[in-house]
Amino acid sequence: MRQSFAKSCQGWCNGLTFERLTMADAPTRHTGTAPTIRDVAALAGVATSTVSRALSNPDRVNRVTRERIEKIAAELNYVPSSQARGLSSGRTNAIALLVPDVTNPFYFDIIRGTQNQLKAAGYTQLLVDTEESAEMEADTLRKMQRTADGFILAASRLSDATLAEAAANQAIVTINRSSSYAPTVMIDTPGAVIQALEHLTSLGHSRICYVGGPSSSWSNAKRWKTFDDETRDRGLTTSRVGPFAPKMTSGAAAADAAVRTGATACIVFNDLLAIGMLQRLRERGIRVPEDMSIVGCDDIFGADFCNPPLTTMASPIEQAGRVAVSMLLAQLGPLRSASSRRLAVMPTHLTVRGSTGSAPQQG
Amino acid sequence: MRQSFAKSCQGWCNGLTFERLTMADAPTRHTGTAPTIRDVAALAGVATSTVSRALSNPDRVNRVTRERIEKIAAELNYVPSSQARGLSSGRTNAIALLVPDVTNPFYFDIIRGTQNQLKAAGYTQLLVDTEESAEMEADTLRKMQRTADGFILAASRLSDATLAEAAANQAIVTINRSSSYAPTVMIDTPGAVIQALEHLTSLGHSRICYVGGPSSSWSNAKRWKTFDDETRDRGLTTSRVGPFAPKMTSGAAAADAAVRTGATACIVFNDLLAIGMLQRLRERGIRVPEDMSIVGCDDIFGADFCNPPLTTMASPIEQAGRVAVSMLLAQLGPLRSASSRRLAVMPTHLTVRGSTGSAPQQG
DNA sequence: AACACATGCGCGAACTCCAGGCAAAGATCA
DNA sequence: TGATCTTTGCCTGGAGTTCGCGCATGTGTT
Repeated sequence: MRQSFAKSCQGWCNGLTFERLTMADAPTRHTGTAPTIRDVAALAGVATSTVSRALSNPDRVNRVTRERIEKIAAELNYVPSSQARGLSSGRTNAIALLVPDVTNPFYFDIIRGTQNQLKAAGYTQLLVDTEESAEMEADTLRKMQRTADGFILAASRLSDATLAEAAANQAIVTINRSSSYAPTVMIDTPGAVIQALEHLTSLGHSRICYVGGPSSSWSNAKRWKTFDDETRDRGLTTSRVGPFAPKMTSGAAAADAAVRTGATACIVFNDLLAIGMLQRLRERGIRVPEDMSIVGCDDIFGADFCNPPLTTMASPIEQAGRVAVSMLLAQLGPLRSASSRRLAVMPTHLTVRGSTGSAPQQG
Repeated sequence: MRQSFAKSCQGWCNGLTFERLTMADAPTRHTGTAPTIRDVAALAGVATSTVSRALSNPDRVNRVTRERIEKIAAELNYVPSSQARGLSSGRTNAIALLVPDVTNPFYFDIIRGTQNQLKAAGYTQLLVDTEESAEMEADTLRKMQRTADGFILAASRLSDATLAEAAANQAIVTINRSSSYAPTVMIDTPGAVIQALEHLTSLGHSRICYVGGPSSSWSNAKRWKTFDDETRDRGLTTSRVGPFAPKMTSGAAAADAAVRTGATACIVFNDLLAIGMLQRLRERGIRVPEDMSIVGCDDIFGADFCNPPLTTMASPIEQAGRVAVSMLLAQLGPLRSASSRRLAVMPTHLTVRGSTGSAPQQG
């Protein structure tokens, strides 16, 4: 073995000694922090490349050598720097999740879903709040193009053109934002709206109001369209109020506007807004569901314990996050998405709770 | 971009669509198009080092050259790879936030706070769920030692020894986990518990139960100790039940246990558990607050609109997250924490809502 | 038994991208 | 014209991966 050429040097890791070839002194700092691949290689008496392969491509290294290297690496607590690894491989093992508003519980569920799935796949999640701004979203996408291997855009505010451009340059999956440019996870809102309408009409409601969310929201447009299409043939009196910001505080304005339309039931853009409305209605002495029925959307945390509990179009949000991750990773995989899905539709169902009831008798 | 991408994109419909890559360069490394500093340098007719300086150290480069470089960089959409930058600087510009459970709304607020503050400082947030496991927490800390510049541990489950060791090697700030090894942001639970006790006794309650959270939780221990100390001198009949997992589903068991103690009021480890208890008590026909008063802790999302709205020890959780970030960044700064704060205590106040009321008259 | 060929293993160099030190070249001033 | 700046280029370091290649066996053939 070549170790006979080596001379023993002063160990710098917990009193261990190691062999070093008679070369110019490599500038290995012994700061006690973060051992590098070189440290491992020196201790194991092999080249750095061998260490690299032993750890990342084990079957291309002799078993004894590999085990020795693994042992030493473990002793040193060696962790390959993902920074340096990413340099040559071009990958970061991180994916970014862009949400319009970390404040919104809807996105919490998505965060949770992606987080779980990414961790399972050994990826790191980079969480970014784009503050409901398309510009900020595009900006983040640009700035992080090298930082993340891929992006999940939840409820993207991007224009079609911008999204197309972005998707051409990086791996992207959208959630609740249909697009022909990037794979998408859709939550089946149309189906849910239809269920909600059926529920309300079967309870005798004939004057129904759609309480709209932000105008830049794709899913809001979709929900309204379905609502509009489906009510046309049923002899219902419909109205629409909004747009309202998807926050609880907008609930007061939304409730007042909805009441003014004379409707006896509302289908509301999302649960946050709906819960805000419930509060306002109670303040005003309007009983739910006796005077007014409310249907929310998303089934967020809190929809089950608000007062009254909210009837809502429940969607498997967390699962949507997980599916988005799978689709993204498939895109990144070696098979290059030859057959990977472009669209996943998450099923939705109506969860009936206390906020909907029979239509009030006509005075 | 140069990609002729718009072709062969199926419209989306219900059902699944498949993508087929018809482009010549099958391995469309999305990053293959990402310009490097070399591209910019070549186009600008300067050396790469000049580009580097022009962008990160502008006053060391002639204005005309700099502007030319900036223009070209902008045209190319050039973004320096944080990977490579980190290599030489040793910094990643990323901070990891470790939370025991992303599911818990309490941490949502922390996530939100750190997210905002980090973004403002130009840092990326790496979110990790440690699943309430000390081992997993330590593991993450080790694995990410090179990935993040610093760590924020929310409600750390680490043992003192492990925490000490970790803090010796990396920049760490803890939230709600006192320690002499790392700077800490504390939420003033003792103060809150005292306020809650005063509130309850002033309402005539004399039999009060503490509903405990997980035994590994430092703040749970702290809350119980304060409760115990403070009730001793007041001639109150106290009891303790638990430990319970800090989840809504544990509320049922917690409620049943609390009722059995004969207490007329409960101080509950956190709001999640408290809200779960409210549900159970209603199921059992026990009225809140007429038969039983409930005080939660944290004032999470939902505490204001549950039924009845929850009286709770409100803490500025989001602000705690922000402060943690500031403390961490101070630690990372050039001054090396010589004078940076080791402890921040966030004030707390009792927010009285509908879940507390006068003690029931003795039968 | 000797030789040719095949295989496995590990080395070293080249590469990734950026920052920064040093030095050279050009510009300005005395 | 020499001295002092100012600008800019060259080169190296930093941590890891990848690839070509040589060395040392191992196998098969005559």
